[in-house]
Amino acid sequence: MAESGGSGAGGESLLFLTDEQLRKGIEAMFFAYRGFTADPDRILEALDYGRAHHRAIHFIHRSPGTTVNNLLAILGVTKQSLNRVLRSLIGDGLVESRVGRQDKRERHLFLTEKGATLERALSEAQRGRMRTAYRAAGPVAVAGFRQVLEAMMDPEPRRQFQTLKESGA
Amino acid sequence: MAESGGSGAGGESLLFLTDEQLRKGIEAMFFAYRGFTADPDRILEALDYGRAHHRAIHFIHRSPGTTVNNLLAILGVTKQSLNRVLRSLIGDGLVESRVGRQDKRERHLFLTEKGATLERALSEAQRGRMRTAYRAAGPVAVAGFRQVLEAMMDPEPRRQFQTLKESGA
DNA sequence: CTTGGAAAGTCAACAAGGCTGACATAAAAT
DNA sequence: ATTTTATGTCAGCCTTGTTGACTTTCCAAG
Repeated sequence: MAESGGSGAGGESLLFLTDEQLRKGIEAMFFAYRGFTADPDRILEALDYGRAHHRAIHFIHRSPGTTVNNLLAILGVTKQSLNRVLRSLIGDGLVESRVGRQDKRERHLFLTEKGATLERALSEAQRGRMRTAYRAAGPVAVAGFRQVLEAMMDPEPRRQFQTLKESGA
Repeated sequence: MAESGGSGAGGESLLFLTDEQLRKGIEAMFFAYRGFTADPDRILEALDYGRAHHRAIHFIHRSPGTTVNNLLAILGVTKQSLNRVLRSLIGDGLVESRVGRQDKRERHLFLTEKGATLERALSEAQRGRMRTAYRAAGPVAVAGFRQVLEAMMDPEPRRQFQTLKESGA
């Protein structure tokens, strides 16, 4: 049960670095990510939205007033891709786009009441699964989970992520 | 650094279950999964393949001789989707499809030498990142990582995954 | 002040890879 | 003989990525 890793009495056991263990980690990521997105996907489907809409809503919620350009950098897609999603969200009254006061080229993005309501529904579905998994695995496992995920990110997203960690609670 | 979780001296600290912690876990999954797929994506792009091809190759490698139906169940896509991918892989000589000996309706799938070569390249790219992350985080963190991922899967993939764990090393 | 380039955002069109539905074939099961 | 199962195929749709071309706004150099 305790996995083949760890447990090195004195020296570090390196069994957790075998190709076999790595391969299992890869498959675990694949299956877990699918589960991770399944609940919000169901909610979105009913509204004719996709994951792209979810991501936009998530990050606008996290950083209200963010510009389109900021969002582009975080999401890592082209502005044209993002724009299509934003257009539908704005059209449906979930997101509000305000022309920048200092720089009128910029658009600052905010969730409307309606957008915030959907955000809560999506977020709660996803947190529900995460909470269950966290509870089942326990605090030590969760700390390890976060450590490995952070080490797996590309440098730039990691930098953003760590900035968030510090600024947040 | 040690995260807000765990560390409960006597009783269980439940700080790791706050909405804030859960939200960070959600974002960590998002950024990590993107990193996780980035290296193979670069290799695939040069060959005009996509992630769908990678997934097929991966699971055919894992279970040589698997049938189309098995693959459908694992990948969770429609046969039309999978067929499009398989057709190109077979056409390009990366995958071989053999009519079943017992049940001639079935097609058993195998990687050719060429297919196995690409599989190794993709797999090595992905394992490289996983290995670096594992090494940075250490065996205890890796065990926790795996525990949380398993708890996050849907029941059916988890069953398949655990079966694999037992049968494997 | 004007003009030219950079930056932000929008529109149009294309491709990959999901999806559904309809249908064909062969083999197995009843 | 009929039905079910496994697979493959065609057509067509949707989401979400892409590139290219364009507008508006800003700023800085002349």
